[in-house]
Amino acid sequence: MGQMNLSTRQLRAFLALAELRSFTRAANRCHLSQPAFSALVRSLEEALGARLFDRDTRNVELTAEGRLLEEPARRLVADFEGLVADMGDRVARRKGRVSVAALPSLAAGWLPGLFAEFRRTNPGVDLALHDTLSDQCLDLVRAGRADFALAATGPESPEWTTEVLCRDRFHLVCRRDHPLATKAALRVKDLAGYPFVHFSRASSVRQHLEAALHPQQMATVLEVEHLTTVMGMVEEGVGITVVPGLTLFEFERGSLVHRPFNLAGLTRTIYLVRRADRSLSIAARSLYELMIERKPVSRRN
Amino acid sequence: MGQMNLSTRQLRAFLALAELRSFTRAANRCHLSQPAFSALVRSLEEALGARLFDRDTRNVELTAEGRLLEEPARRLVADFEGLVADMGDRVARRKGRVSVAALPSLAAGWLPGLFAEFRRTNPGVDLALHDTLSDQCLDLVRAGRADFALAATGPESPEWTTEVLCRDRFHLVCRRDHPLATKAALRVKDLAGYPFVHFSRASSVRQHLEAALHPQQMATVLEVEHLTTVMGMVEEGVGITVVPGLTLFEFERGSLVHRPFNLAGLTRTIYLVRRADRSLSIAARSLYELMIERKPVSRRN
DNA sequence: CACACTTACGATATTCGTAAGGATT
DNA sequence: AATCCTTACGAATATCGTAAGTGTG
Repeated sequence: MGQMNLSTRQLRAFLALAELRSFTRAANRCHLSQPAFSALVRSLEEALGARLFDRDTRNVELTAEGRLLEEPARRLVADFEGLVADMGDRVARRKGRVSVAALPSLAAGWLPGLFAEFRRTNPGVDLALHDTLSDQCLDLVRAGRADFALAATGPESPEWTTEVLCRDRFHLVCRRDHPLATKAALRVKDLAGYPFVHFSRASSVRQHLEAALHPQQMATVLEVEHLTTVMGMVEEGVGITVVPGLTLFEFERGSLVHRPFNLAGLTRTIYLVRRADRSLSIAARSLYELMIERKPVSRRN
Repeated sequence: MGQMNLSTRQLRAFLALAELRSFTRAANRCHLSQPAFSALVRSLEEALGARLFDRDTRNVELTAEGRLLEEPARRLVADFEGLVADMGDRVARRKGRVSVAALPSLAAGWLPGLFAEFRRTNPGVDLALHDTLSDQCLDLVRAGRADFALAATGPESPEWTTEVLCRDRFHLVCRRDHPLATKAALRVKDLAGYPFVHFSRASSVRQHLEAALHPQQMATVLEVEHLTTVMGMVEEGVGITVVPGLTLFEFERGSLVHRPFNLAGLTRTIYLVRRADRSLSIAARSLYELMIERKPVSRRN
């Protein structure tokens, strides 16, 4: 008794008949032969245990119970259709939400153009971006607050599914009048002698750099958070710095020079990281795939 | 595309799987074999065009789209079940409403006991009673404000379906000390000489009486609306009166006498009248049938 | 290898459309 | 006679359960 099966077709048939008051016309609207339609209405009446229409050969009218059913049925069908339409919108990416957690270096340079392209293609999909360091990016994904992350660490764990997005070479940035700006063969150990403007200790750039320079140490004069701050400091000659290729857009000014390192250790890998136990939402997968398609290219010069 | 068919079984399967996170257990809950259940879930995913569960051999989890569907689906199924349950209540007469339009003479004497019996059997069904004269009874039914009427006229029209409920003989009512109280053969024309307390001109009693007496006229001293008033007047000796047998309960007191007329013309017929173009609601039919079963019996003495 | 979901497949039920039936105007 | 709903019935479709397949711990 409790396991009643009702279909939207039955309710739609009911509503069509209630409106048109004719089996023949209602059957047409439902794209059914008239006898099949008749059977469908009968099946609904039997399922509910109540006659819903008074019909003879000339007239079709709702019974008292039918009239009672009309409004709830209409609402129910509308809800159903709304639900299906909503899902259809998501599948068609006319609707949805993607939340990405990404390193600030990507967030500032590469992501804006990519987000813009995504928005042009999928104007109905909301985008959210958390620009924070790798570990916090992963925390956000783990907590379900971000769909996936762009991070500099590719955690090897059954918890995660990772994919390499690109590799990003480190570049020296200094004033045009700095000795290193013109030095023939640029090597890591050359950095040791000059005042250096660092990113925070947690940043991937700094960790790679210290590892490559070990056991030498750099002459750190400043430790800042923001890319723009670094740029200002270097431009004023406070020190030199090293940044990933993907952030070079910030340093394209006449007074500054940037030069790549060729050492393999001075390369970071950017990973796309997502939870292994969850698939991406349709919208998220769409953005994810666009990222792979539009991989950032680390500058060679 | 717009003609999507979804069934409650699909939604129930979805909800069971979302809750139990196991095809096997959810299939059990739905009383299906596990492969049949699997196919049911797949059919829903195909209908919506979106994968709703991430499943491998070990784990079953909702996808982002599945999580979005969960709450609306739960609500929708609950609404469905509410609707079916409500209809079931009406079919079982645990719920509903009947509105009857009846002549005051029936409303006061016969209906109370009948309504009481109906309420005992169907405590959930609301009852409404309009006690008014025949023509207004029919108006109420025509307007849909009453399900059927108990009237003294059986209109012959395709608009109405009528059924005889009972016949009701008229009785003379007078004081025990009145000459007519003991007169051997009681005839209609005997009424002409005595002061008479009448019902309103629209009442069925009066119409029958005047027709039977024609061309003689009665010595009307008063014209009142309510049965109780008539009783008081007659008891005080203001006049005599004639009432239908079904109202005699009001005149059962030591000081009064009532005597039936044997003339066929001094009989009224009580009809059950309902709209021909509408069936009765389940609750209304139930009361209607109870009325036929418990037909009032017009007193013979 | 045990467990859990999927695929394969034959049997059963349901649903369909065409055609005939019945009632009403 | 025309119209409209119902019934009848064979055909197409869907759904079921059993059994075999597949992947994972």
